[in-house]
Amino acid sequence: MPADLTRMAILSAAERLYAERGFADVTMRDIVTAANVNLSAVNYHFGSKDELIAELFVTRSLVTNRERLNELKAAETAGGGRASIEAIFAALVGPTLRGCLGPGKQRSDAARFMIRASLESIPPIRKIKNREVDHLKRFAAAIRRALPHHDAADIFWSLHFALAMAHQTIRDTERLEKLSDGACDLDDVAAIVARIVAVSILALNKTPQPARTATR
Amino acid sequence: MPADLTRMAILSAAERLYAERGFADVTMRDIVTAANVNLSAVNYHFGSKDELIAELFVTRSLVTNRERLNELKAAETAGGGRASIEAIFAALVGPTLRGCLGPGKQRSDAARFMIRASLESIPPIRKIKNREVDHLKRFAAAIRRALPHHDAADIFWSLHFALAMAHQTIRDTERLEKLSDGACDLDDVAAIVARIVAVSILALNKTPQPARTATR
DNA sequence: GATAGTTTCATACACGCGTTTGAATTGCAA
DNA sequence: TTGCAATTCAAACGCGTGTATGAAACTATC
Repeated sequence: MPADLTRMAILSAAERLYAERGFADVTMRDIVTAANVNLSAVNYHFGSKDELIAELFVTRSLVTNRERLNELKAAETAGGGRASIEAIFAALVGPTLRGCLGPGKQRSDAARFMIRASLESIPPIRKIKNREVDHLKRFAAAIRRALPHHDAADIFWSLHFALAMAHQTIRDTERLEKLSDGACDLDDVAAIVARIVAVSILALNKTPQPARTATR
Repeated sequence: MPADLTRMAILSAAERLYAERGFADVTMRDIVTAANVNLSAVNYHFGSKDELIAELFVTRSLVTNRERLNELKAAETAGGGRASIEAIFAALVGPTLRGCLGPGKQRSDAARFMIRASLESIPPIRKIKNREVDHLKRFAAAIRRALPHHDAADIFWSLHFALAMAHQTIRDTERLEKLSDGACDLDDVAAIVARIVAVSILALNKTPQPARTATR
């Protein structure tokens, strides 16, 4: 095998397996078998299992963040410096949702790997994860540019909720399908993004009316 | 040690450790050390590690579901058969949120254990987890009783989002605190419940405006 | 085509895991 | 007390893990 292809084979096999089964259940022997390389190749090319995971995570989080910021900046320049609130939230949750959901099996291992990574608290990831806070602050700033007089806490809560909804929709697709008996269409990703964006925007306004009790 | 106390010591030690560190990072030797019992006690009293986890999970999910349904029924009888929408959502997310958040260190190991359990996909839990769908359907039915003509899919989505927001708020408290620099008060649990309930209610109404995805 | 550097490979090591074992101890009824 | 079952305990077993080793195979430069 031509040298550097080994690295790539390991990386993509590891990413796919981790996305499917989680970190705890995937051994190095699983990875090298799937990648058709020797067991020692991981240690030779990456140093250790943790360093392999860390490299995967760093690479992927850079890519994800870049996608999000690209969408955000495109929306801001299109709006002459101020993006619409819809566009801001869509830039935040769209890339990951499109990467993870959708009909057929076009699901990206990368996006699903990131979801796994955000769930499992393994040391090499914990450290890097703090950067996401800075990333989110840029979205908070974008919203504040669009709504200069808005309450800061409400902005943070709405970002928090937006990610929560996107995240759980990806992670617990199965439960929602079972619960709704097919009434919720999980193949129409654009509609899902639109729904999450819409709810996130509503969440921006702190408890507007006492939220009509609507008894009956 | 008086026989049955051993069981309880193991259960509570295991629950606490699992809540703190997750299943993967807690060994049987950690548990028996914390519980001050012999290593073999776990196998003797529970059969295996997986059976211990399963027993914990079954017990706790019964308790959680009972709490939720009690709140729901109380709200329905108080409303003469039809609970307010607020009360329904509050019954769904309130118990867990109150168990996990709040000032001081009064956090319940039980609630945090359940959060962990819902994240990690270990075999003994996967099976039991399907019951939660039935549980959620009772909340969907309650909403439909309160809003007979409402779109079914919107009801399922709002329940899904309610749990997503509650769940992530518990799980990723740290990130929200860092992101908001203290602007979001995570000690006022009642306010958090109210906020999540309010947003969930807003989510009930399907995407008010077309919420165009705004790609440039 | 010989040689030095890189990459592969089979194998083994050390360790931690859940579980098992069988003897020692305890608790309790007769 | 005696006898028997229930429980505890120290020790070990078997297995799977990540990692290390050193020889073999490849690559590329001269």
